[in-house]
Amino acid sequence: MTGAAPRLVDIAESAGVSVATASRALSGREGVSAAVAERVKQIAESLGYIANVHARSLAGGTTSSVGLVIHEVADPYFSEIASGVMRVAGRQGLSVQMCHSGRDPQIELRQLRTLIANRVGVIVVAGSGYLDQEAERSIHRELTRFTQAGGRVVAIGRHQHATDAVLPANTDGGHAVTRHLLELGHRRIAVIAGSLGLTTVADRLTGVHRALSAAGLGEQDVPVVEAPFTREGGKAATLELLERYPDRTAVLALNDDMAIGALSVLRSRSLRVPDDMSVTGFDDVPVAADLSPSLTTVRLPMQQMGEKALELALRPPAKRPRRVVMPATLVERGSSGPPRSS
Amino acid sequence: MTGAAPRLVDIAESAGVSVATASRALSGREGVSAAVAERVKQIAESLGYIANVHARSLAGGTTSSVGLVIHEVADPYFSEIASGVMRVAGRQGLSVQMCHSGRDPQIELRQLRTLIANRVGVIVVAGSGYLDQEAERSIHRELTRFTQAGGRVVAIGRHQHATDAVLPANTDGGHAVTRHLLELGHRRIAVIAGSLGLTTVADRLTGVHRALSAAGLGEQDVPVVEAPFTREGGKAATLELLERYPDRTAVLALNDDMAIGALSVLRSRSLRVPDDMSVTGFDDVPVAADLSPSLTTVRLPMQQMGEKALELALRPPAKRPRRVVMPATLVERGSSGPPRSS
DNA sequence: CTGAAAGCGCTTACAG
DNA sequence: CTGAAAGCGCTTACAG
Repeated sequence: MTGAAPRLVDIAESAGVSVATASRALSGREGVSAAVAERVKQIAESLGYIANVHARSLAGGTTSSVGLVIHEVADPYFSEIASGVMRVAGRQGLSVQMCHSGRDPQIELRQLRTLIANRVGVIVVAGSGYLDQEAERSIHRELTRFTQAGGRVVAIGRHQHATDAVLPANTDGGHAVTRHLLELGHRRIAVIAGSLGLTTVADRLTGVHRALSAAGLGEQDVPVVEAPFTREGGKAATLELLERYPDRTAVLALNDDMAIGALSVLRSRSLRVPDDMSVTGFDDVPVAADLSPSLTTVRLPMQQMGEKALELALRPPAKRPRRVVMPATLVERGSSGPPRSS
Repeated sequence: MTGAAPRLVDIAESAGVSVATASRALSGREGVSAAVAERVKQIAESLGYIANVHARSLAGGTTSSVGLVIHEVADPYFSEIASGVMRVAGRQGLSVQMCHSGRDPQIELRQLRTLIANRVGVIVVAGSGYLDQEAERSIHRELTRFTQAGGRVVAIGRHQHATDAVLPANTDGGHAVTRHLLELGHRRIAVIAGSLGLTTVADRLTGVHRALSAAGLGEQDVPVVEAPFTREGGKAATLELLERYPDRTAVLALNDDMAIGALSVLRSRSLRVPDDMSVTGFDDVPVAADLSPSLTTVRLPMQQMGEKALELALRPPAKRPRRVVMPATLVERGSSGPPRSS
């Protein structure tokens, strides 16, 4: 074996045609007799020819790959979104290049530059923007340049960069789940939240506060404990909450991961859910329904959000950024109930 | 704005040097005066220059991307692996191109060809091989060609293609969890399994049978209900099991997803776990510890498996395929206990 | 329908 | 240390 992958010129030679003809035949373009096209394809097949995408992209100015920036693929919120993106990409024959931002604007910027270097045609950025103005500016600049060079950008979640976006109804969701707890009779609620610097957190919290104030409660009535937006963060926040605000009857977690952490801590303290404490989540990750008690939460159609984002990106840009709002639906399950009558 | 991304020649021109010098300066190669290098870098920075990876790869014959084939990213087993791969890739400045095989050898083949077309330097294939010989052959052929052309392939899980591999101790794990149930006193066990055509399933089952026979039980004593290797599959299999084998005292699921499905069905039937029925899983996905009851399972270090796989791929190939076995550890939690004394 | 040639944006010997 | 030139493997006008 030679060890070298066959090139187009090898196929052309073997078929006794020019590379131009071979190229046309293989890409199914017009202007090649059926017989020749057939022969070329046959030969390519038998030689195991696979066109070099780099050469193709350089020569043709085309690209068949999309970049996907997520915070962390092991986080089910993002893996669901990624799955949706991959499904559409698979259908369209596109490759997806995935990278982690780790919720760090510096890293996000670096990853974006890598994607641009790789000449992806589309970039889907999932996960909230940062409230850090400075960091956002550099990201914005890079994305603008990319767009001006013909790239397409779609954000999932609110993003500083004005672009087409798929927006989960975070505020609505925060409102709905808060009202749910209020209607059950809870007044002594505590919120456990991821970093307040994330727009996702800020938006959900806005919904919470809106529902609170509609019920005559103020922000000061509902403490917000901040911690990492993860299961571990949920545990830490719940521990702190139990210590500092022992009178609470409901824990409103701003994502399911934190809620799962809360359930775990409550179980270890032998506090019954929902009898002693109600717990609610946000996102409705797949496992939420299978927890015990099953988790009352706000459903976001994550896979669809991923699909929709790439579909938007594949359409030609509109004059003004398109915004697709994805509904947030309250899902009442076993983890929430009336407060203990203390 | 022109709309076109600046090229190396633009930088060179702007800096008053040749493209050769500019290229050397930007890639930090030797043979450029510090002053010139500095100036070139400055200009590149200010113009927002990002080298075209396609051109670079074509010219230099290098590649900075790795391909990752997994069954489905929304499956936590694979998202954990993917996370490990991405972590190492991030450290090394490599891009990762991810694709789904959907546990379909035809699709896997197509995805491999796409990765090869994209001239990735490394391919990590996660997920078991298929027992389907025919399908494996084409995949094997493609990977061999890739390797001969200088590519590196590492499999996670047993794979027909003889290559460096990270091998979870599936058989050991199957053995350990079965012995655990036997030691608790269970004799009337049922297995719920993903497709028997997957090597992962076959290997885990081998461990189960080995432990069974060591305890004087035969394969015919332990029915195996086959269903999709998912939560839904776990539900379906458990429903069938309850109907066909009502005397069972333990459900041994061959992955956590199926176990979660089983727990869900048992709960809806008001069967208590582990009092009425023990349930065990396999993998130890993050949520397993947070279920209620928490899931007894076999831990596989999935993130590490992903990391290890890419690390292996980044080392030069050895004469003979390297095999790294990753230990499977029994994790005893709340979902298993002695059988009801009926 | 087919081919010769230019060119995509880089890198890397080869000279100087 | 620096530059002119060839070449990576394709595609796409441009001729014929």
